[in-house]
Amino acid sequence: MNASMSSLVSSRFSPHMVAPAHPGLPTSGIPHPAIVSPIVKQEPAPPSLSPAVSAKSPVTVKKEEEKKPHVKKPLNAFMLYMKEMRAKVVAECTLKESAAINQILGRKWHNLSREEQAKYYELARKERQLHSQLYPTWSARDNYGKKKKRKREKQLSQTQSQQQVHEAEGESPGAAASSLCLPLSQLHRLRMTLHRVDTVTVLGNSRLSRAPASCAHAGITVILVLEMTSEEPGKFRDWIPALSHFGPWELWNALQLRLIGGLGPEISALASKSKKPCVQYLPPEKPCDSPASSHGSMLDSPATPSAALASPAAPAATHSEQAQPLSLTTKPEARAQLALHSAAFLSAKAAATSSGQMGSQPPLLSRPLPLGSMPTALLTSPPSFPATLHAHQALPVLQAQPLSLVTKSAH
DNA sequence: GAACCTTTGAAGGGT
DNA sequence: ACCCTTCAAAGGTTC
Repeated sequence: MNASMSSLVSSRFSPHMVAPAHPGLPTSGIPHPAIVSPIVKQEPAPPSLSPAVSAKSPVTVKKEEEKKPHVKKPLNAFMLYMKEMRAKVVAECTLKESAAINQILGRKWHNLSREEQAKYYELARKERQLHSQLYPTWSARDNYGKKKKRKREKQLSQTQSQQQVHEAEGESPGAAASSLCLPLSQLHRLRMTLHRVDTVTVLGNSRLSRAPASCAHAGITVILVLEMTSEEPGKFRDWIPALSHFGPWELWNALQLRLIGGLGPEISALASKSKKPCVQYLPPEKPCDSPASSHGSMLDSPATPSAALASPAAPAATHSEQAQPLSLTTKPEARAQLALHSAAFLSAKAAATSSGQMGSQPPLLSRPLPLGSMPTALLTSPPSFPATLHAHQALPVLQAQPLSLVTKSAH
């Protein structure tokens, strides 16, 4: 264990921590850092515990429970790794938002060799060991409900709609949706425009609005999932011209239109179904990552076009709910809408081109793609697609993730 | 000022 | 055994 890793453990024993929760525990004078949480308010311990503890009402007991020092979970290997590497990544990437940093750290973690990871697993094992010695009666369950409160209503409703989709699986209400990739720097303006158009539902926009402008400088892109019901076919076209307000080639360079499914509720659930949200802080190519390790990480650059089109997080996915290959409906009406989509887009692009707003040519995959020139990979099932899918079955859009095709925006 | 976002891993409960 | 949920850290952002 090197010096920095040793300090990882010792740094967790900060002097401001309160005394150990258990008087009988080793009193080295260095309380375990897991005792106090900045989130859970800590009341100073009462001057003296009442001898009539057993006579307390349930309410009082509950209050005293809340006053107990909050013993945190011991850090796992990845948390220890993050703790050590965060500052380094922040310095390298000039990013500060932890959500973005953590994505980078997640990739770096996967790029670590087994030996490198083993160091942190061992460190985490010692952490757990020490933790269990200090708090033998502690259970991870003790902290349940102490950190987070209820999920926000919006997320709850999304979960509910997800459940409804599960229940209604197999039905085809009929709607179309598309996804966009665009520089984060355009997000706020895009949102404003979409709100004006008032024909598009932006799914997961709370995440979108979090996107820091600094991400744009690193070529980081974001995917918007847009939903529109088939009851408004005329309005479906409106939001594409609306995007022409943006003008600069940077937007067109990054803009991608994607039909991700033809089933309305399924699309609605798409954004809420997966833990992987619509926003990708990282482009497929790591902007500020260390060189890929030599052990053949799955994070290596994709070799095939279809692989190159995969969501950036997909190769590294370790959870089944993480990014999945794009699903495209074969429903004729949806194709027609995509055609409308593309035509309007190309029209707007042509206008921008003629007005001299376009800059240098973008990479091939960053160009807007009309339907006729869609890469085959986008119109066919990727290799990892369920092989047992039949025509009568519901399209597997619930497992689909919008693609992030844009690699770098010119900044 | 709480909650969210984002990552992986550990733990606990439910089936 | 498997799946799901929660929580550990971090700090900018949102509500």
